[in-house]
Amino acid sequence: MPRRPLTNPRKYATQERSRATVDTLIEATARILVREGFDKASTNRIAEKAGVSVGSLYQYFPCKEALVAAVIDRHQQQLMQIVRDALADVAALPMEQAVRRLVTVAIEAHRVDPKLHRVLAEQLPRTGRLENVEVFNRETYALFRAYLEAHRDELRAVDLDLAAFVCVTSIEALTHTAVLHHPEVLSDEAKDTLVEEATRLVVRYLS
Amino acid sequence: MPRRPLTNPRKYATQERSRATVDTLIEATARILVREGFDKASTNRIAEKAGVSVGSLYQYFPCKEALVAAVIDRHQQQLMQIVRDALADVAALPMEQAVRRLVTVAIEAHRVDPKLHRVLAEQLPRTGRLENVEVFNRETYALFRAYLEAHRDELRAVDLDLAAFVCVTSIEALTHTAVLHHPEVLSDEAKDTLVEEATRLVVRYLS
DNA sequence: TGAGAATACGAGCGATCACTCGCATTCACT
DNA sequence: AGTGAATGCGAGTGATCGCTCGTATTCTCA
Repeated sequence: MPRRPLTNPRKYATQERSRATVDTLIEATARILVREGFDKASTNRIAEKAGVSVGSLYQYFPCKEALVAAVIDRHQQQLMQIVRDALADVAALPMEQAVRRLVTVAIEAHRVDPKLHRVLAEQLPRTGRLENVEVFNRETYALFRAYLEAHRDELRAVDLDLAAFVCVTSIEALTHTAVLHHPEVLSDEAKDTLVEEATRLVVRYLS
Repeated sequence: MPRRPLTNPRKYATQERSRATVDTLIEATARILVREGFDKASTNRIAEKAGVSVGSLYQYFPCKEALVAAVIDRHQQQLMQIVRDALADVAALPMEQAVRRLVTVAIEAHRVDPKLHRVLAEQLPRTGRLENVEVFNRETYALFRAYLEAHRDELRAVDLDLAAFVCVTSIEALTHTAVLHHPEVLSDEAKDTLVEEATRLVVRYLS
């Protein structure tokens, strides 16, 4: 069993100068991933693009993977916060309104930085950080399950875990696929139609 | 615009000896992908595992990508044939029975060679063969759309393209995620439950 | 202001990998 | 048996990449 390389910073940046270096490196990594692709994201290239030497890079990141992991974490945290906020906003709404809102938010979330999202989605497996997404998914299941539990009176009898899995997976797949692979479905009124269809899918399933 | 390396064989194998070599190489590639992962699938390793020299490998495959592409194509053709057969079988069935059967087939299809399927699904982006999957998807949309068209009397008024997109994407995501990431959902009676839930999702959406 | 800590530098090491090329072996056909 | 084509071989080439290490610069604080 090969030990996964640590992704914690090798050294914590204390001076402002070095904190700036760290940010610059993460930002450069994200930009290269988006504009040149995963294969071009070599440590030398990242350092060059960041205007930092490779040596300095390795002062703060123990290995290349740690850099990409930092980009992933930053993006994931952004998305997860959107999901948390949305489910909090929606907690008191009746099912149809709640689901419609959640579908809309899911589309918006995929649009935060779609190019980065796409690169990360496509290249995540080779980073060995897939379990992070699993954690993210589990939290989403749990949050949505909690909503369902609070609205049991609007539901048919159903295994809540399974229902949450079915709903979250479907919404995620529909919005993800639409945004990343079928942008034509998202031209304003077409977007509204998609939202309505996804809402219908989930609401009629649950009731 | 970088020219994509050709993936056609550099030379067509005519003698039986060489056809066997080609098969052995493809098979070895698949086995290494499954058992050792994408990163270990170097041309030297593939040749070694196949008991063939690197030189011979390059007689028949112009580049490494062509080898992986051959594995992908073989797997895709298998799956696509299952989908075609299923939709033909189901053409005359009423909606609920048809959808239930299709969901079941989708699960079976993901189970043909789940480990290979997973590696390919995860590593496909880096092979630059993503459009192949797009072609596969488009055919699936079209086939399902044709079913819907033939059963319009069982449907509400709806944009058939959109409905096909919603149904196919949902079924694919549910079965894919269940098989690859939540195998616990697939223990016989749990599998039946999943099939029923997915069927309900799609049927109630369409009617 | 001086000393030590923190930060930054970048040439270069060692390893890996895709792929080539000159030569050896085996086949098809006469 | 003989010949040319087809097939097979594998050491070697050049390029890339992740990462180190000895050194130079800048910061902190007494």
